[in-house]
Amino acid sequence: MIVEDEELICNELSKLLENNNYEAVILKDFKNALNEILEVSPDLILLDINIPFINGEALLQNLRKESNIPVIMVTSINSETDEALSISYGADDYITKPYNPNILLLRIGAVLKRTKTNYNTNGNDLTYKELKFDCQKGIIKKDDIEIELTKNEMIIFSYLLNHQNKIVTREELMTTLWDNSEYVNENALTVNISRLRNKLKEIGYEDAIDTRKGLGYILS
Amino acid sequence: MIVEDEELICNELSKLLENNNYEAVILKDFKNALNEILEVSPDLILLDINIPFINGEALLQNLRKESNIPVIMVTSINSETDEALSISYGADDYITKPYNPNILLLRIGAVLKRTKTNYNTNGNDLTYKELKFDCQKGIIKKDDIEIELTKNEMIIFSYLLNHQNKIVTREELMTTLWDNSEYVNENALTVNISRLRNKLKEIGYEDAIDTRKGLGYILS
DNA sequence: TTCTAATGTTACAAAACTGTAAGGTTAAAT
DNA sequence: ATTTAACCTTACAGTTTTGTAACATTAGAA
Repeated sequence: MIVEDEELICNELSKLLENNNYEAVILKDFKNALNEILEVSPDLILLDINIPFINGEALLQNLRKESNIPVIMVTSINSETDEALSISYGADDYITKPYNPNILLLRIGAVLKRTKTNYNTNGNDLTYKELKFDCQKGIIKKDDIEIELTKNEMIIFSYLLNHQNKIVTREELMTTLWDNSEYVNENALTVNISRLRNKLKEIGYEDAIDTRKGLGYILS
Repeated sequence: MIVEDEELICNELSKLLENNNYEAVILKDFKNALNEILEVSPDLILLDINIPFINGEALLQNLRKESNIPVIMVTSINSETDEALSISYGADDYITKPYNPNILLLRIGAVLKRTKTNYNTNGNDLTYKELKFDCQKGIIKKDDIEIELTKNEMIIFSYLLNHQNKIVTREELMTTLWDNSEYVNENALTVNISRLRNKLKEIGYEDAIDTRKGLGYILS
């Protein structure tokens, strides 16, 4: 979605975008911008700071209260103040006019790429060496093999993947799995680790989770 | 982690960072950069493109094969080529020397903020109105109430949350849940939706998932 | 080398999860 | 108003998940 008042730029932009397989929508009613944005729910917004009737930064700030739609701020002047404000208010990137079309496309691609994990359908993959872990569905993929993890296994493996090359204590894992439930047997974790290791073994990663006796586990 | 050869800048940077409650590490051995980075496993890297012995862009490219550690590229010249390359190779942001310290700090903050969901311990929360959903553990939180979801319910709810205000077809959900397994009863989805709705009802969100007959469901 | 706390393995039963079927309800088109 | 396909609810049983306990193994200190 393009939020911009200069018609010439709007047209240029939407042509550029559509030539590159994006679907472009131009916001017309600036007075009702927030509602329109939320209604359309675009995948990304190109937001000019200087639009009539409304302050671009304030709009961004209000939008952020309700949505994480990625926003690239566009501004005419290369003022550092604007840049600082936009980033702290939640813009995902920032570009100054006049822009190089290729750079703009790259930045759009980059923003979409890095936000899609939170925002989009797929792309919830964590990686470890040659394998991918869809932490939404709990499926480990290697080549054409898929292994399903149980909920406990998912939690442990996600945690380890998010702390690769760092020692993770047993206590950390227990807290992550069961919060403060006192009644849980210490050994329950050991058993769950064991079960996860068995599944990793099926795809040749039997040594992925290393025990550091007295310290914890490490994925390295 | 600071990857930069000019000692003066290194010192300035690490002072700036430490004054702002970051822990700064300076990379010394450029020849072994990739290994050192992976070993230290910093939360963010400030990477100068022009460092001795190794090409900054190539380093980034190699790093990206093994890790998603956030990288802010630093460059002396304001060349668009560099910018374009860095973004497409996977830099999370880009800044040119000489930089304004405040801007740098803001950019660091912004990058950490937007990457932490994928990368960090916590922050796996999706939100919907007054409730939070820890999509790693599958727990819905509202006020002090917590509701545990089963794996199927997690998958459905995550999907809906990631497509708020958009109609999600039954087919989309079925594919997300069971891929192409032909044997699954159409009704299985309906039952799972029903079960999820019952749990949402417990915290007063009985109308959260709306049916659009013939089209699908919508979380709005 | 010996000892011991830390960690691992296995089997089992209770609990939770999940697809199915059978029958009920609803909304939209005619 | 009637019809009907789309969707919902409930109960049930097969399956999976999970904590426990009992015993086995191991790494590192002494």
